[in-house]
Amino acid sequence: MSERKNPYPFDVFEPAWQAVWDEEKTFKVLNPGEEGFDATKPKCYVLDMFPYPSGAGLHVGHPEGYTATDIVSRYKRMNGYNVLHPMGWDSFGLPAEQYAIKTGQHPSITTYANIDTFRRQLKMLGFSYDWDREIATTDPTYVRWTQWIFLRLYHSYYNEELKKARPVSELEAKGWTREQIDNVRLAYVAEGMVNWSPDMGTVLANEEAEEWKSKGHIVERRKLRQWMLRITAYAERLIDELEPLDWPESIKLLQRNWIGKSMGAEVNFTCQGKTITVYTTRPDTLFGATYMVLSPEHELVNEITTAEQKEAVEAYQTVCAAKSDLERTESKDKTGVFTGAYAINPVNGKEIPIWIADYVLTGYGTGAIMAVPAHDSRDYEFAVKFGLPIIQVVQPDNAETPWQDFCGYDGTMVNSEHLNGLSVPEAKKQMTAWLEEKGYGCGKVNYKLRDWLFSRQRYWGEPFPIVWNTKDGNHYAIPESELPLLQPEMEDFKPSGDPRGPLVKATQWIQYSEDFTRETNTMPQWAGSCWYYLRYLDPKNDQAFIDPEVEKYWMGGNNPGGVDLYVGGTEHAVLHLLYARFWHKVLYDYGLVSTNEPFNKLVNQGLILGEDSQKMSKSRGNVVNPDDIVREYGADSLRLYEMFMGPLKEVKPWQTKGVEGISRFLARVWRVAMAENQEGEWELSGKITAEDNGEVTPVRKEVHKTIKKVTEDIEAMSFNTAISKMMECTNAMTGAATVTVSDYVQLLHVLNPFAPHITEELYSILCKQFTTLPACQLCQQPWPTFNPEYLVENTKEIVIQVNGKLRDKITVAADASKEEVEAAALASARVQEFTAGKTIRKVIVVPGRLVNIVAN
RNA sequence: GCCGGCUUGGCGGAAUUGGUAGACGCGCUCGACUCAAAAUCGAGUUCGAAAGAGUGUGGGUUCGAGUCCCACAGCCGGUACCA
Repeated sequence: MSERKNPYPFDVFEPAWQAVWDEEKTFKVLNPGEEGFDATKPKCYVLDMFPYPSGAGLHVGHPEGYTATDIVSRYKRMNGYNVLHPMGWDSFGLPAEQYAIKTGQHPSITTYANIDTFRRQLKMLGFSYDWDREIATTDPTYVRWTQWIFLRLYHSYYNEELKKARPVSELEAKGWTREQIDNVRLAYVAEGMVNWSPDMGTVLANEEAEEWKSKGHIVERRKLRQWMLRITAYAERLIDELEPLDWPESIKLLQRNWIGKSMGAEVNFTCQGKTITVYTTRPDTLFGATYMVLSPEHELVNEITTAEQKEAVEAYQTVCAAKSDLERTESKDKTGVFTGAYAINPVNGKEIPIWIADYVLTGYGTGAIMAVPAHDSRDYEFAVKFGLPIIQVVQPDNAETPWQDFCGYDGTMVNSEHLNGLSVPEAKKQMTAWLEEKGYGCGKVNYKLRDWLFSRQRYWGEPFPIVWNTKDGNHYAIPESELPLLQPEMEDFKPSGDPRGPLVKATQWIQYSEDFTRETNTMPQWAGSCWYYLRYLDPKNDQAFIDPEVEKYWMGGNNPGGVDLYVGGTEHAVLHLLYARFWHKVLYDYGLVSTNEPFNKLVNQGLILGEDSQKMSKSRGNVVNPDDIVREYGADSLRLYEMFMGPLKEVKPWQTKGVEGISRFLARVWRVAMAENQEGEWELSGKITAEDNGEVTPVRKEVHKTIKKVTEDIEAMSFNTAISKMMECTNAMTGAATVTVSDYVQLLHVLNPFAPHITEELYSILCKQFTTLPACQLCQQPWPTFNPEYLVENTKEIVIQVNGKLRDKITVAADASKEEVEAAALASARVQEFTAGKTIRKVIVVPGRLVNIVAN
């Protein structure tokens, strides 16, 4: 390393201020009911997506969002808000468990060691968290309430009329059977086809399956009993209640697409006296249905298949069953087999052949479709391949568009008896009504969203607070008094290949009582992150998951309610942000939280790329370590640089040279007040003066412009432009012979949320010499206001264009009339040069800005 | 394929939302200080010798377009037969 002397002594004062904030609990915020709580202040809840404490430590992506929220938090505090700004750890997870398996160490040891590293690193950056509210999802005191919420789900069903969760005890009272109730619980057990890896001993999400297979693991399709959460019950609310939120439109769209609402109809076809119901979004095209397709797993396939086709159908079913969802969609080449059976189309009594094909999915709609090859691309492709008939029923309105494979809505019905001549949307409406009237079907809304597979075969997760009765085979909740239910201490938590997961090996733990054994699955990592933002409100409460009064203050009451600002990456756009909304709504239905949505405002920070504009990764060797940057340039420089790189939301590449530039800027701020003496020690330079005759100097004007700009930019979260304004202000001070202490302190003040250490240090040094300054920290003083009078200019520069091209600039009095400005513009020598020999057709005067002279 | 987003100097990015394109920073050039270098300070820096041209490309609206409209291209992200 070079022997470069630090441009200012951040290595000394940064840790010193962090120690002060720690010891004095400068950023601790009180709850209602606590002594000293100021109820007159408005609240502001500023939340970060809490990190998974990986072994690699913090990367530069973390401080990006965290600095943004820290600036907002500090700014809001200075503006008189009670600011809740907490931090915690999403500490369950597979990497810790795999590391544990490899090293033989218990996952809690590595997890808590990693947390210590993360905490150290975050404190090193001077974030103003209230560390007394720190939580970890793996803490028994946290697990207890995660399991408690799970039991809420378990004991609930979704009441379709009230459109909210209600306790299943209501149904018991109505005489529902145990089986009926189990079929409607929000947390339920179901047999389903899942991706199972025998050598890893766990189920895998569809997204994970291919990845692990390519690493040499075995992944097979297997029917397993799994815990599911009935998120589909909330599909409608998850779409509707998304609308008013202050979220990026792109994220809302992502969620909307994921939930995938579509409006259509179910239509009953008959086949050998049996009813086969299909789902379609295009009931208008029923007259164009020329065949039917069932998914290979459809329950009626075996019943209707004819003897001649039996062999072919079964062979096809076998092939499909072996494929994962991913493999099934890998090739869009259509495959399928004729069942030999025919269905009767209710609209015209015509017989159409029934096929099975894997392009029809079991899990969506009814698992059966009517195929309208003329107006559906997939059906069209299939019909062409297997030589099935194609009947036109829609004529596109645009005459140039061929009707074959026309799937649009801008068309007119043909060959459709009573629908002929109608527009597509109108025909859709009329056909749905007709089906309902005749009892052939009904209008139906469908969602792509599937229920949430909630169990994992892992050790390092929350165990389900559930036991199984060995006699009746039913599941039962354990009493709340037994929470938290922790994993047993185990020497060997390696996967065994048993689909019940590693906990089966804890034979004593499993045996709950003579007739009851414990559920051995654990919850996914998402469970803890579904409600952590609520636990921060009241993290030490051992009576309730939150005190209702506390919840009301932080989440409800004040407009608009919920978390006021939530910042994190786009990678959680659908999973975490959907799951958390779902849990929140269940809690809301029970009156346990005050708002139906948890996060009122969401902002996604953009990814930071490596210096090579590629995604940072170990294999590329372009990873930047925050520890190195802090050592070399200081925490303030890292914070400021990450905010200066570009707009928070954009993807942007890292440039270490840019950090140097920021470091130079902070050094210039330092040297406005400080100079080195002969011994090489820093001391006040004498440039800062107490003398202040009230004159509005250029520096003072600049300071007030800066206050205005920084205030507006923080509100708009446009931190990069705020910083460039503060640079201009600093440059003005550097160029001035003297700077009054009040002007300088105001600059320090607006810079404080961005670079808290250097500003507090300079302020505390100034306080010793200028004893009239308030003796408390800058971060505890009110945000400065600008004086509008200082911003008024008495002259203005006016741009003069001839035919839209810049030709001259003139300076006029700020209050000059339109006529005066026009006259001055026409008098310009440059204008006369460019209009010579031409006729002036028009003169446009934009007050205070420009004059455009049109001449030819 | 479908759905989003982005495209401005050598680089990261500004531009009061239709009104001086290139703020601020990096880099580079020159100068001051120094025996010298680093650091620091100061000047310059879109291209072009100039006329002029210029915000991915081509068209349009307008007195005036980076900004609005139409068409296209490239890159990034999401999604994947959802009937």
